[in-house]
Amino acid sequence: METKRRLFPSISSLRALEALDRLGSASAAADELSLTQSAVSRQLQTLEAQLGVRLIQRDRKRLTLTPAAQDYVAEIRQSLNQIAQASLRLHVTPAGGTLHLAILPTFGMRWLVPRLPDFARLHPDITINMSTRLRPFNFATEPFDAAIHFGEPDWPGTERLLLKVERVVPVCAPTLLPSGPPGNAAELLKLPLLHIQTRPRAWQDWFAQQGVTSPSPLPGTVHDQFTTISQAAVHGLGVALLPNYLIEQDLATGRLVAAYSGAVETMGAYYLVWPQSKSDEPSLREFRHWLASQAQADETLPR
Amino acid sequence: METKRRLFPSISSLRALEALDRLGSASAAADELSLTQSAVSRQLQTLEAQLGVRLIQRDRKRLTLTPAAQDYVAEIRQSLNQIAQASLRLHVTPAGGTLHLAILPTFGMRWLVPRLPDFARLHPDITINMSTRLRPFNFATEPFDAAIHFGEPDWPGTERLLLKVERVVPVCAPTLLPSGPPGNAAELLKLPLLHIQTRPRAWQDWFAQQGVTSPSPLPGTVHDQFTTISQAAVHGLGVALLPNYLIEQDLATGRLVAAYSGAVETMGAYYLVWPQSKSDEPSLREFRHWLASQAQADETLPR
DNA sequence: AGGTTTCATGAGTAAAACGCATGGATGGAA
DNA sequence: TTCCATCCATGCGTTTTACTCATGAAACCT
Repeated sequence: METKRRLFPSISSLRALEALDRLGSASAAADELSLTQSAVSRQLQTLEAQLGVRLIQRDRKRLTLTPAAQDYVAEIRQSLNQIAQASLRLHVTPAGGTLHLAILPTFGMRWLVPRLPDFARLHPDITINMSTRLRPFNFATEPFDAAIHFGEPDWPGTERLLLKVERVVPVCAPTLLPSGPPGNAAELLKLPLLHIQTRPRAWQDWFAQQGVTSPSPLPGTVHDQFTTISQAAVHGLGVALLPNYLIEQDLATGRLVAAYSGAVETMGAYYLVWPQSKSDEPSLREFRHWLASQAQADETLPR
Repeated sequence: METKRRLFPSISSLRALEALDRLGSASAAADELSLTQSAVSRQLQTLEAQLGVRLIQRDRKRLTLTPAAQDYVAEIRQSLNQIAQASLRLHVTPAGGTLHLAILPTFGMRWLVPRLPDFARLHPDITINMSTRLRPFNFATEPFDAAIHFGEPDWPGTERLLLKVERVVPVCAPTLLPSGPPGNAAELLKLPLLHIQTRPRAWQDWFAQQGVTSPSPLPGTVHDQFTTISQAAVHGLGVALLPNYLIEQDLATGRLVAAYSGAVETMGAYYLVWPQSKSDEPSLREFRHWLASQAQADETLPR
């Protein structure tokens, strides 16, 4: 049992090591932990003595972790975070602590999820649970507090917040247009087109907006995911009509080029939608404010 | 900062709660931790006071965890194991090795994980990494040394070790059967039944085995998790057909009672499965021997 | 009824956590 | 080179925490 206790250092000593790893000095760690430098120094020594391993390299005025200690503290950090989160969750009140959010897979993964750590940092007491929903649903029968959705659905009893306008761009691999984009949109009808199942009329609407009469049905292949389509385009299998936020990188690297030099067309927008009955719930209000700031940051930064 | 410290209970108190959850009594927990019952009792109270939440239900001579505490201790157990493993690894010699194990979530958490500290104690040089896999996979393409699986899959090139036979028991809250279990299984048809999505025919198969003709579809509610169902049963929402290893504690504490006094039916078994090509690896061999002893201990101790 | 087991709690002791003060070493600016 | 600021280790003292022993009440079983 004495060996067993050796495996469980105190929370205080583990937190001291974790903070030292992040902040680089015992004094800074002490500040963060609201302790004195002396207490931190002692905890580090206590930890070394208990584990029987040298964890700290003492170099002049500096303390650094040994390589073994760096590996160790990476594990410990996870454990400490898990303990803190579990302890926090004990206090969750059903009214305010958890938001159940319905999301669209592509926009959710590409736009929302990369931004969520920022929300978690600002609001550590609010948990966001996400489930995929591809169509509008009845908020009265589905257990969701809000939804991210495309377009302006006729969704009674709800309010909404514009998140991002979607602009679609016809793009293809450079090899498919060796002479550059055609001056006439109708030229694209001579190339294979890539269609997405969920928006069967997207290309026809686009041609109509360019003043081009298109045959029906349009030639080309159909796929069920934007990611499939963008990869097919990159590999020269056709021209794709894709939302700008999905292709920024490929355009920047030249793997894709604009297939038409006319104006980029707006095809719709993404909204946060929520039932009016939940408008005043504190966590939903916080989430909306945060999302509004994210949406605003998107519009003001140069793209 | 005072609130911050509230998120980090002491290791001692967390270990006391974890042991109580597994062993069912403060005295047994004290034995395992080489402490007195008095110390365990105090740590549990200290933990409740620090977190500001009731964690223990004190019923006559018995201590049981509240539902919230059960969720909590599941997280804490992972953290404690991670800390112990990380601490062990500081002393590890490369010769010991690491085992990558694919597990089923419920059986892994309820049967295996609580036993792993024993393995860690006996083999401090062997690390067990666990990942969840719900279906058989190809050992040649997935980075696993072994897997725990349910049933007897036709899994070519592998050997296996029987770990535990799964017996299901119809159980419910005592209030649902004030006169005790019925003599005739068909009487259960008058009560609401709790079904699990993944085994839609479980109840029908069970009634057939009792020689009872059951209507189709059977009445009751459907849930997607065993834990949801066992809690619904505890709260008197119906009769559940649950694997014995999931309900031992609830049966021992009287929160659930057997809803039928006939023979317990076997519904399948859990196995350790591993590729023949890895049969002679020392760490896997040690793990198998240890698992075999655990499985044997399960079969010989009265339950 | 008697014996055993279980948990909570009073009281006391030992160990751990922490702060204050101090000293030595280091680093930077004048 | 001197002076000042910063950093860490350590002596010492205080407070807090962890733990044991003993006890009593309740329960459980024979």
